Amino acid sequence: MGSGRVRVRFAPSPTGIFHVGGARSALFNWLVALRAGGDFVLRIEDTDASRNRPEWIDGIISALDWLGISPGRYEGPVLQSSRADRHRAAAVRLQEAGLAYFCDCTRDALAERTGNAQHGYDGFCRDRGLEPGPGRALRFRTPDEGVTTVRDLIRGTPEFPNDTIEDFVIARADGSAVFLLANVVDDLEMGITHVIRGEEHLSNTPKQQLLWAALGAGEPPVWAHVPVIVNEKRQKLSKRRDKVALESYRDEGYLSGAMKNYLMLLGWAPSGDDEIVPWETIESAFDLADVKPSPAFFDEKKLRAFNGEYIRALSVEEFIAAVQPWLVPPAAPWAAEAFDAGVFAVVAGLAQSRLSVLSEIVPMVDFLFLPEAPVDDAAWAKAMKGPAAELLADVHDVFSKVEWDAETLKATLTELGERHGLKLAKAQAPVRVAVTGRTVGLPLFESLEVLGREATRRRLAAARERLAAG
RNA sequence: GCCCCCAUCGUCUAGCGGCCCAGGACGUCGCCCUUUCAAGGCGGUAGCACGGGUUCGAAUCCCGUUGGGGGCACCA
Repeated sequence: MGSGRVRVRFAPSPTGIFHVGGARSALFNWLVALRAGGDFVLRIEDTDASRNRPEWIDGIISALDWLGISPGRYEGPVLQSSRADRHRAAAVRLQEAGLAYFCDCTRDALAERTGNAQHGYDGFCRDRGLEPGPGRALRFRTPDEGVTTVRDLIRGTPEFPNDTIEDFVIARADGSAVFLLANVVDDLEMGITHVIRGEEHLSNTPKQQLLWAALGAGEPPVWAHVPVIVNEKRQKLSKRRDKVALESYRDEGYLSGAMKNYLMLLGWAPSGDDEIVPWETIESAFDLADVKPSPAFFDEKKLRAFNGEYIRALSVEEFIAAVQPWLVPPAAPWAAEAFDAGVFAVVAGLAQSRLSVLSEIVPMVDFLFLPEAPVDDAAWAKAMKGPAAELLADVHDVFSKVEWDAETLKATLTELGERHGLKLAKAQAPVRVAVTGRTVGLPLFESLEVLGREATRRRLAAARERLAAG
């Protein structure tokens, strides 16, 4: 520090999933480091040994990688647990300096004294001069007067009256430091200059700033509390009731570019009328000072729309490469040997404009690789009405001898339909359902062409039988 | 209960005192195109929470109200 070099950190705790809110914080931090030519440190806050697993950490690293924050381009990961000794030492230092004291109050005892389970600590043990011992936590002695002013790039300068800040716990009875302290010790020793994190931490900030000063540090870091991301009910996205795992979006077939672009738009916007912009544009335009302070709703519909745009912007080759994971079991319902890359390549371009997420490719092309047409009863009921049976009979018959290309097939069905008083739009429906099992999907004649005469006629025959059976 | 934050179309936002009887995007509705569905094209719908100030002039500044949210663990 002192050199003026910007150092930011992203400090997730390993919980098993990578929260989209965390993804946005990571991106903001990344961008700030990039723009300032500074450093980005990944610190895993794993001090709660009771709930974390080593594999969670790999999940964080790969999720970051997916977002373009790749290993090697940042410092870390640093495991906070590996620094436990330093945290303990800091707690001891504060206690010895008289800035912290031991306390043996239980939550119940406190609630009984204050008559309110939500009440902050009342300072009961402040001057009891307790020695360390079992069941005795260490509390930081907060000032009784004055205000603590936080300098926040997004929120201005919120002020917290010191007498409203309780004497909070900084170390457990076993001497281990809690988040508030460990966090500060690490930021301090790692030379972090900018702390960019979720708004839910805003009320922790005055406490941490107080610790920062008590630990003898000079200037506290510059803070930036980014607004929370909320659900349709305007509540903070929760792991329990909302779809918050970045991995689940990735697995559904969202492109990382679309996700990054969308996430950046929550609380920030590029100048101009375009919302879908290249990442390079964001890299050169992003500024924390432009981030809006109000909460933003995570609108999956809009994300889907963005994703569709990103999918369509791919070249066919890129698209084919991108959908690969969904074209083989277990994502695909067909046998691995049944897949024909050549056949898929023919229809890929037709499918590309019809997807919002990559996983939708499966129901779009399954009829090409499954032995029989998948049956959808609703689709069947909708299409197999009126002169469907007679039409299908004619089609089955005539398709045995026509030239097998999309153009001829279209002309043929048009004519056959007219014979039954049906416009092509109506005539294609029974054929589509018989062959693909659905009422919607890829352009029909191109589909029939690649499926082939034999398979097509077999399915038409099967449909006729089913129709006859009633 | 206490502390703090927030407030422009349904949603994400542009706007940082006059260019705004408010612009874009998603959604939604309609039309066109069309072998289904998409995609694409065109058009419509809808908003400055409320009340006071300040100012020649306020979505933009100030105060209050209301409404929403976050936090108040020997979790992070």
